[in-house]
Amino acid sequence: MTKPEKRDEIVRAALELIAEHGFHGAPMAMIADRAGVGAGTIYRYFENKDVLIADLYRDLEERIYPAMLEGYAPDKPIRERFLHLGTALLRYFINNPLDFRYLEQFHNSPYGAEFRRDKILGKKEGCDIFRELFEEGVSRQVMKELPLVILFALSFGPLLAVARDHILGFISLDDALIARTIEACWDGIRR
Amino acid sequence: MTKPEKRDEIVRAALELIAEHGFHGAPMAMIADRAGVGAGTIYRYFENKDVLIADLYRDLEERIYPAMLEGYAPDKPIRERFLHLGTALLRYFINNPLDFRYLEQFHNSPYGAEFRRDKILGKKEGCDIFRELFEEGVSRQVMKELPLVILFALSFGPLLAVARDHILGFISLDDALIARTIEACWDGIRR
Amino acid sequence: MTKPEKRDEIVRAALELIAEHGFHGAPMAMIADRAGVGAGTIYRYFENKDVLIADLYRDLEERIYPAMLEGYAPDKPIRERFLHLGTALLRYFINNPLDFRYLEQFHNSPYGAEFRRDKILGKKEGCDIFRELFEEGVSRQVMKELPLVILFALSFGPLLAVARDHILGFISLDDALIARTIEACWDGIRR
Amino acid sequence: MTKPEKRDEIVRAALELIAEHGFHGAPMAMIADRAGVGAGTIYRYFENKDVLIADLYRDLEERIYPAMLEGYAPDKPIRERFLHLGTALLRYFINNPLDFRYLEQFHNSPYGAEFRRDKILGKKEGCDIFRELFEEGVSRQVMKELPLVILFALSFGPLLAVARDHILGFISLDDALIARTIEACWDGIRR
DNA sequence: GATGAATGAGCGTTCATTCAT
DNA sequence: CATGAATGAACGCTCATTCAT
Repeated sequence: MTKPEKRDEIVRAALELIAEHGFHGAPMAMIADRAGVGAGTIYRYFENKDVLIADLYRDLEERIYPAMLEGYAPDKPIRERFLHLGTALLRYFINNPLDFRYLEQFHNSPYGAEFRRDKILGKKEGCDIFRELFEEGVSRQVMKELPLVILFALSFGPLLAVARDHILGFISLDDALIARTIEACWDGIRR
Repeated sequence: MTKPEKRDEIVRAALELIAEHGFHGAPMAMIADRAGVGAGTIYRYFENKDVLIADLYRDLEERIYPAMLEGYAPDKPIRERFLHLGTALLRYFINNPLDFRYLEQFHNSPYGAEFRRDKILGKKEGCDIFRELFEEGVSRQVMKELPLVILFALSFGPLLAVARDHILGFISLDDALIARTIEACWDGIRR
Repeated sequence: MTKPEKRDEIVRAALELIAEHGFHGAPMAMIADRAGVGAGTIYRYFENKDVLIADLYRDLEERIYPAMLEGYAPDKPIRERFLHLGTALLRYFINNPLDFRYLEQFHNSPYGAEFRRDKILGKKEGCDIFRELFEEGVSRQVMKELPLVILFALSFGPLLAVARDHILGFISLDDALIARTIEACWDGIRR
Repeated sequence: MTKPEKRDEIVRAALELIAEHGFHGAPMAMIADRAGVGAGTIYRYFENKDVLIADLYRDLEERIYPAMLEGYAPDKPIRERFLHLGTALLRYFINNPLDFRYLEQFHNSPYGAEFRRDKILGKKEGCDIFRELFEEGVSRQVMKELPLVILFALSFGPLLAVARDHILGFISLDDALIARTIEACWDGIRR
C-alpha cells in the first residue's frame, strides 16, 4: 500500500466515524482500525487529531467546489446562475450525507472556530463564485442592497437547514421540492 | 448562600463555558470552579452532566418563549406577526449571545439529538406559535404552499445564520438591518 | 426522639443496608436516610464509619451471647452442652439472617481484621463458654486432643457454612437437619 | 517486556493487593503502580476492574485444581481419597496464602456472588471430584446420609477456617496437625 | 443537639500521543 | 516506514466528613 492510499483510507474512516458519531465518538484508535492501519501510522500523515480534522475539512471543500461548478454557465442571467449553484449544492449534500454531517460537526465545534468566517465554502475558491454573483446581483440592482454576509445567510441558511432535515429524514426532497426551495431562497434575496 | 443562588451560579458558569468552548471544553471541575462551588456540589442540583446540559437547555427555552411573545398581537395581519416574531427572536439572540451559542452547541451534539426535530424552540410552546402562523399563512394563501419544515428552514435558517454572524463579529446588526433581514425572510416564504 | 432511640435507628439501618448490600452499598447518607436522621447526626453517635461498623459488630455479639446461653445447663454432659450451644447458635443465625450476613461481611473485610482473632464471638464473653467447654472436653478425654483453634474450626466452620447455605437458599434446614448437622460436628471433635 | 509478562505482573500485583487489603484497598492506580505499568495499561489486558477480578479468580481455580489432583488415585478407598483431597487443598492454601486470602475476598463480595454457590472450587471441574466422592460415599453407606451441601459444609468449613487461622498466624500447622485435622473432618462426615 | 448542603480527595476509566520493535 | 502496546493526564462521578444554620 503506497502513501496516498493510506492517507485516503484514514480520511475516509475519519469522515465516516465523525459524521456518524461526532468527534467524541471517533477516537484515533477507532479511526486507525476502520482505516486498516496502525494507530501510530495516522501521525505520519497528520500531525495530530486537530490537523486531521482540519485537513479532512479542506478535502471536503475541494470536492464540493467542482460539484457546484459543474455545468455552471457564467454568462446566464443572475437568477439562473443562483438557482444552478443552490440546486447543485443542495443536491451534493443530499447525495453525500456523510460530507454534510461532517461539515456540520466541524462548523459547530472548537475545531472549526477558525474556519467559521468562511461559511460553507470559506472565503476561498468555492465562495468566490457566490461572492461574485452576489456583488454582481447587487450592483445590477437584481438583488437587495444588503451586506454580503446577509445575502449569504439568506441563501445558505435555508439551504443547510433543508439539507439537514432531509438527511435526518424529517422530509423527503424530490427534484420539484428542491427547485421550489431554491426559488424561495431567491425570492428572499432578489429585489 | 442559599440553594437557588448556587444552582444559578452553576447554570451561569455552565452556560458561559459551554457557549464559549463547547461541551468538550467545559469539564465539570471547570464549571464548578467558575461557579465558585465544589465539584461535588453540582451533583446536588443535577444528576449528571447530561442532565445539567438538558436542564440548561430547558431553562433557555423558557426564557426565549416569553421574550418572543412580548407585544405579540395575534389579531394583526400574518406578515406583521411574522415580522414581530422574527425580529423578537433575532433581537433576543443578539442581546443574549451566550444563550444563542449554547443553543447551537446543544442542537449540534448527541445531547440535543432528541430535540433536534423541534428546531430552535422545540415542538413545544415556543414552536406552536410559529407553526400556527405558518399553517394560517398557507391556508389563507398568503404564504407559499410548501411543507412546514421548509417554511421553518426559510425562516430560521437565515435568522440563525445572521445571529451567528453578528455574534462572531462578522457584521454589526442595527435596527434597520434587522428589520430588512426579517423582511427578506418574509419575501422568501410569502406568495 | 431521645438519644438512645436515634442510635438504635442508625444501627438498625446500617445493619440492614450492610447485610443486604455490603459496606460498599451502604453510604453514610443512605444509612442516615433509612434511619430517618440527618447525615451529620450519625457522627454524634459514632466517630466515623469505621467506628459505626465496629460498634455494630459489638452490638451483634451482645445479642448472640444470651441467645446461645438461654437454657444452657452447665452441669449436663459435655456432648449435650455442645449440642445445645451449636444448635442455639445455628438457630440464631437462621432466625436472624441479617445479623449473620453482617457478621460475614464484617469478618471478611479490613474493618474486621483486628477482631478476626476472636472468631465468631471473640475471645470475650461469648467465646469463653465454648473455650471452657473445649478445655473441659479435652481434659476429660471426651474430645480429641487438638489445639483449641482447631476445635473451634471444626465446630464453627461447618456451622457457619451451613447457616450461609440456608440463608442463601441453597438448602432448607428443618429441626431434624439442624440436629443431625450439629451432631456431625460433634463427631468431628469427639474422641 | 513482552505481552504475557505484563499481564502476569498485573495479575500478581492485583492478587497481592486485594489479598492484603481487599477490593476496596486495591485501586487500579495502586495495582498499576505495584505492577510497574501505567494505569491505562491494565485496560489493555482486562476490560475493567470487575473482569480483572473475575479473571484472577479463574486463574486461581486453574492452579488449585491440578494441585489437588496430583497423586490422586480414584481407585483407592473413599476415606483415603477424601484424606488426599483435603490434605492437598489445605496444603495448597498454606503454601499459597495470597491465593487463599484472595479466594476469601472474592467469595465474600458482590463480585463473587454468582460463584458463591460453587463453594471453593465452583461447580466446575474442581468441585466435581468432591461431589462424586460424596455421592459415592453416601451410596456406599460410608458417609452419613446428609444433603451434599451439608457434607460440603462439614468438609470445607473446618478446612477453610483452619487455613485462615494458620495464615493469620493463630496456629502453626505441621504435617501431623494437618493430617489430624483432615481426619477429624472425616470423622464428621463418615458413618 | 440536629441538620443536610457543601466539600474535595479519590475512584474507575478513556484516549491522544509516543516510541521500541 | 509502519506498527500497536504502553502511557498518564484528564475526565465524570461518589461519598465520608464537616460546619453554618
